[in-house]
Amino acid sequence: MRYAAEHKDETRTKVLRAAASAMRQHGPDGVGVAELMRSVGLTHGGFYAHFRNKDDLVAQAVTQMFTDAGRKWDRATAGLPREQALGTYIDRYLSATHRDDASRGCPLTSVAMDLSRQTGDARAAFDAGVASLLARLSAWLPADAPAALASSVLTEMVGAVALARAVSDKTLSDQILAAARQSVRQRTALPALAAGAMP
Amino acid sequence: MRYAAEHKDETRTKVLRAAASAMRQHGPDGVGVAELMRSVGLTHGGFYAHFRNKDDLVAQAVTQMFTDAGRKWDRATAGLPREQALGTYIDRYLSATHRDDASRGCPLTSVAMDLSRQTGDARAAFDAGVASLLARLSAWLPADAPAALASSVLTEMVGAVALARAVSDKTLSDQILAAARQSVRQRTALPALAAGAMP
DNA sequence: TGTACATCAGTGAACGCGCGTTCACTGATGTAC
DNA sequence: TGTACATCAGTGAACGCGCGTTCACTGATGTAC
Repeated sequence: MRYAAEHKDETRTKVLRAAASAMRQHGPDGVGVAELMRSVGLTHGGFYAHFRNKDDLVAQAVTQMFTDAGRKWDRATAGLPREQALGTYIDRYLSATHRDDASRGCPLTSVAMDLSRQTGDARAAFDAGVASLLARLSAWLPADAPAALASSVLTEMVGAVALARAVSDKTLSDQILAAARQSVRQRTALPALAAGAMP
Repeated sequence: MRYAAEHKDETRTKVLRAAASAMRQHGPDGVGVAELMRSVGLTHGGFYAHFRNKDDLVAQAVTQMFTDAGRKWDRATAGLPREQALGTYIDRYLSATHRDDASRGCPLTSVAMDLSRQTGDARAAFDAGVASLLARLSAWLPADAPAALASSVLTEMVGAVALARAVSDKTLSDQILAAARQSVRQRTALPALAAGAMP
């Protein structure tokens, strides 16, 4: 069954997308080659026509996550003035929706701890992702903000979503997100949200 | 080979300590029963005289992590006035030492993302740990601090250490810690550290 | 004091299972003549 | 235009391996008589 020239690339992208999604939910170790291939309608043997081995997949999936996430944020903030783009970014990042669906969310909150146990290409891909996220955020901050603010704010958002996901008590989890939302908005000179408003 | 009455408890504690340490480094899934038992000089079969199964071990190890970590912080801040205790806590939490040795560090930064994929007793144990950490931190904050500050500050510290560990570029990693240290000290009304001082 | 027995933490072989990886094979299509 | 052949994405059986778990067994010690 020979396929058209673009067919291989299409399959490869489908596998990569599925992997990027599943790994954010279950971690790199929680995603098996066989089930991954099954999820895109193929069998496990075909995997090695696209990737050297599983480590290769993980590294490329990390890059894919950041690409997907970046595009998603671009779409959400396209055309908005600086302050509104920043507000949208913060509110969505610290939303219950983001907490409750890791598979489509920011890679930092879902695979950072897994990555610190990984080696090689996957970590390099992660570094690049962090740098691009910091750049994106910096561009949205007030012009007179200190250079360290982007890092500090990103750090608080990442920690908040990670903790909110790990905690099983819903009330405590919501409080963690709300506290971070309030703090980050204030620290980036955005107007406070109405009390109890949950984006 | 029958043993003295306390012997079983001693063995159990040794296994639990080893598990709590290894799990912070490698995650619950990265710790095997056989190697864990070998690390305390026993064989894998004996494991089931102490724990119902691996899930049981994970749940109890999570509790053990928080107990160990709590005791360690108590020792480091015993007898210090409020402001100094808080400063010590912050500076040590956001230190290169803490970043570089997950096995003895705060459970939040090392297993939060693993726990969000776990179920049952382990998560309940985690909730209890988060609550106790928040209480500890709250008691050290200025009396007029808003209730949400403890959560916001803990969140930033957790995110900073998690990111600093995941990033492989040493310079970026150090910057993340330094930015968080500066921000958290300022937000808790502590004097700024001398530039470049790395505790 | 001496002997027979019960206890039970720890041993180590064995199990079923899912993992990542290999490899001989398939068969629809593009290319050469 | 028609036929023979090369290509190669994808198939599916098989592999070695480490995992969590089970279980018949061991043997030093405490207890009963």
